[in-house]
Amino acid sequence: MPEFLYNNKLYYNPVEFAMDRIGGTWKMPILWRLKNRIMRFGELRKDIPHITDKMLTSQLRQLEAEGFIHREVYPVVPPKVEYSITPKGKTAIPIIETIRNYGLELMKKEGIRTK
Amino acid sequence: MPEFLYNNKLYYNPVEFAMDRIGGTWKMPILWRLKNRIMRFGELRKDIPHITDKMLTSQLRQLEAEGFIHREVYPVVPPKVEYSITPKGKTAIPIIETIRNYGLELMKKEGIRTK
DNA sequence: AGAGGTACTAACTTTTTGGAAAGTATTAAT
DNA sequence: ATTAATACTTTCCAAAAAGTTAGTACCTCT
Repeated sequence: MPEFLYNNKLYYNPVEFAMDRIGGTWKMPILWRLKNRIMRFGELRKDIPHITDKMLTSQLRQLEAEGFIHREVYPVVPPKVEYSITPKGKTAIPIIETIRNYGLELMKKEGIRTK
Repeated sequence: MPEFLYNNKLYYNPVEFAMDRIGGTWKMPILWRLKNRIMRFGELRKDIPHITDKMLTSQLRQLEAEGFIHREVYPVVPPKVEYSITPKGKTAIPIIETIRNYGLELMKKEGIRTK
């Protein structure tokens, strides 16, 4: 196992590294929504059920810091901030799709229906 | 977003469901090692750096409970228990591979070398 | 009698993640 | 003067995931 350090955190394998970038409860839902359009903070919040302001802000910041999304601030009042996906962010989309389809497959096997 | 309940836990999307089955720090490393051979508890422990007895046991139990692996106990002393992957478990392998390759790609972009 | 091997199990602590609720800044509209 | 709008920030708290340490059962071998 190729274990390594990055930003003072120890990773045991590439899977862990990938999941640290795009895993967690909210990052994939966010990237998924930005995949082919620009969205404002408020739009994302309305579109992602149950997410809180704090979680949305912190996840957007992390995604930005790691180059998956771009944050454009307009100096107006009230504030306007637009989020868009970057080329790097786009590379995550097929991965998310793969995992999503796998999830659907597992759900089907368990007989889960979402109505 | 198709939100749903399963075993008293609320899921917001299929990605979350999938990651609950095969995510976390240890499940993919375990499945990865079982992908084409049967292994004993002690072998897995030796092969997966940093994992503790507790984590190995609990993750194996969860994987078994969800049908990804099979647990075969031999009534001998000292104890002998063999773990193998099931057909359902095998369906996870390509997903793990996809995520793993994506992790490697991201690592490359960041210039991470594991020597 | 004591040590060694295997696969756990239990109790406890720490770390990480996420959530709730309230507050901030600025300006325009009423 | 107060409210509304937008995009946050802050503090405090709870739950979940993971780690540490120690111990168990059983038999064999020395």
